[in-house]
Amino acid sequence: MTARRPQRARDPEARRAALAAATMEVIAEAGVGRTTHRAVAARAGLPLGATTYYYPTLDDLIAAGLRHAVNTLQADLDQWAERLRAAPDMPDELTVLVQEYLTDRPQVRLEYELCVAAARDEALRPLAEVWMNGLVDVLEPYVGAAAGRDISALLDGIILLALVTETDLDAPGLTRAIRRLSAT
Amino acid sequence: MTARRPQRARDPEARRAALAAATMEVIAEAGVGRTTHRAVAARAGLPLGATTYYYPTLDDLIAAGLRHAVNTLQADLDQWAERLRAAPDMPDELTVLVQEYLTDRPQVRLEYELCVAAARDEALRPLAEVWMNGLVDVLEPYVGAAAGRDISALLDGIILLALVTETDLDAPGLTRAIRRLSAT
DNA sequence: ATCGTACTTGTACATACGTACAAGATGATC
DNA sequence: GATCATCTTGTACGTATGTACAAGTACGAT
Repeated sequence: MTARRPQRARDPEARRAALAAATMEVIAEAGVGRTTHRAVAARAGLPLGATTYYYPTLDDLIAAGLRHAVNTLQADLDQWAERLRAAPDMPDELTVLVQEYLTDRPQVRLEYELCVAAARDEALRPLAEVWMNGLVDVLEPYVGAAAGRDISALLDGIILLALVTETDLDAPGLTRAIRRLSAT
Repeated sequence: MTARRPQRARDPEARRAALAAATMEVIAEAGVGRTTHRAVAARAGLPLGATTYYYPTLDDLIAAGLRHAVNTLQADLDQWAERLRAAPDMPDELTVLVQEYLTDRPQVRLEYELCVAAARDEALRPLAEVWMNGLVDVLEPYVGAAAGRDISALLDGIILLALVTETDLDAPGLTRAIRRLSAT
């Protein structure tokens, strides 16, 4: 074969990461089912062959993308924890955090894309569980494990509703609901 | 062309419906993104050409499948309304209904598949809204519109959690959470 | 009985896909 | 500077896909 184009500087780890990040973006835009090697390669600005070199199969590539997404979400959650710690009132602050989270629609879609993928593919389940339990862990110090799970579920449902209907969030209503579920 | 196989009896409306139902099943199993004409045709026991005759494009076919799914869900919701009407205690009965709903995992996946698809494709949004508002309408007579929306969101979140973690539902906990959100 | 429209079916075709792989380039080690 | 494992890249190949369409068939209108 004739490799005409000059080769770029070598940086395997950066490539692995770039591919995972690009995969995450493609999943967010097109969905897991429409994620392809070629779309990821184009998004990452890398040749097709790079995808199969670092991730032998498409499933590997998608798993890497979802893992990358969970890491991103985990970082977000750490910020949530810190914001809540500093806030005078938990339900108020949590409502604001949800409002801000809803700003980035592709990111939000990714969350549910991950869940649906995990519901279908057992291998992805641990990944989705990390994400689903993350918020519960953040809330647990404030309201205990059971109420934490309830509030976490409420938020997932409210966020899904906002995602689908594209209506604005009813912030006071959400704050009130969080308060009700927080009762000890 | 030579149409060797004897043609079957004509029944256009039945075919349209069979294709929509088959599409719904394929979506539930494989996801919107992996739904193909050929998979649907095979599932329906019809030749490939039938799919494009009744639904010119793949998007049309998928939209028909999701519409069929919403109709099914709507029928379920009507049963929910009736069961709740006959029950002595709403939160108790609602918990039981959720437990029963979780029995059919593919059906549950379909719900979220619809939501994610609607989040991505504006044309599907009205369809998803019918579904998302459906439960709110059922609950509204009992607790009002605002609490109805909260409880509906809670259930969506709880169901998603059960779908992903595949753990059993904490029935008493769910009943308690519903009661808390029902406060007038 | 015939005719014409609506339906049925098999097949064709261009494209996109996952994956394999050969040929070159790089850079650490000696 | 020669060696060699590792990385890079373009291209190839078999398969699956969406869609088009021609040939054939049923059936109501006439």
